[in-house]
Amino acid sequence: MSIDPLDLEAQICFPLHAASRAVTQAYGELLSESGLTYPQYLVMLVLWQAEQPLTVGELGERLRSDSGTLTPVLKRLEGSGRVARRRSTEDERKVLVSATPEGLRLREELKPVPQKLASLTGLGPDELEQLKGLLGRIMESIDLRS
Amino acid sequence: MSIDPLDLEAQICFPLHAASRAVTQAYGELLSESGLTYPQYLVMLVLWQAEQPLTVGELGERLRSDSGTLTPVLKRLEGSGRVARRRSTEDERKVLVSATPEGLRLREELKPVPQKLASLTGLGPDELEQLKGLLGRIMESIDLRS
DNA sequence: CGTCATTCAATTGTGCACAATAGAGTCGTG
DNA sequence: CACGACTCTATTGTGCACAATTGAATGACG
Repeated sequence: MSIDPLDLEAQICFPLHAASRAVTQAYGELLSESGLTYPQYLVMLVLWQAEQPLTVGELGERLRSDSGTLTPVLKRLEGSGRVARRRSTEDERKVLVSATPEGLRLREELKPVPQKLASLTGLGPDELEQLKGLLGRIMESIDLRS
Repeated sequence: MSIDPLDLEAQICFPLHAASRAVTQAYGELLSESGLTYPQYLVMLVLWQAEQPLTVGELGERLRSDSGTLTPVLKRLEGSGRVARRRSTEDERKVLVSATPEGLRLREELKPVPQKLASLTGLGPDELEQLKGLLGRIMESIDLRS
């Protein structure tokens, strides 16, 4: 009696999908007070680390996301005053995105988020590293295919 | 010199989110010929295993999804002839969902999908089990919080 | 029997993912 | 300079996720 390979749990798809949604939701609760959504938080993480304004393309590269997804997210962040967008003067195709002072202030406010979430997962540091390693290998393997 | 806890990769959020999207996309390519999207495939997986028609609530329980997400997915599956929906006669609040013959035929057509995807991840069986284990523990831990 | 809380699915509204396309701007080549 | 290929962002359209609300149906209780 072998396991049905079409079983919902037998494939990697469902656990990965469900866990991702659950974690997104958990972040959402931690972020709700700041008014950020989870994908908006990811954008801010990148901007907080950047020394200079980034183009939409550079943001997309780091977040593995394209302009069709990023543009509306950036517009909402601009609307809530967390981000500034301006056309590059030297190449007017490019749009430079940077955190506003209000956006930078959020960085302090949200400092405890990573630790809170790590504890919510119920996994230890070693296990989190192991998980990140496995996910990273999947990303690599799928990327190679193209 | 410690790692910045706000680094994009240092938190579990981004690797999990990105890997989930990448795997969803990979399934999408494997499923494109059948005309199913990835969430529609998840619904079919559950229906293929069910001996009887399931209510929307039962589907949502297995897929950890609510009617706001499921109803439009089911309507599209109904529109493409893969699924039948009818009100229960004994409790008219319930909608019973079942696979049509065409929906059952897809099961045969899509049998090679799990194996193909497993190989796309580049992980061995042991590692996939390990990954599912870690993801399962996260789900449990987050569920307990409620 | 009538009332009321509960159970269900559907609907509404907001936001994200992504493919395809459009359209402005840039650059190399002749 | 003129032309064509390329780069880059924005837009459009489809589909999913999820919170909140609606409204019908059920069932328990007095």
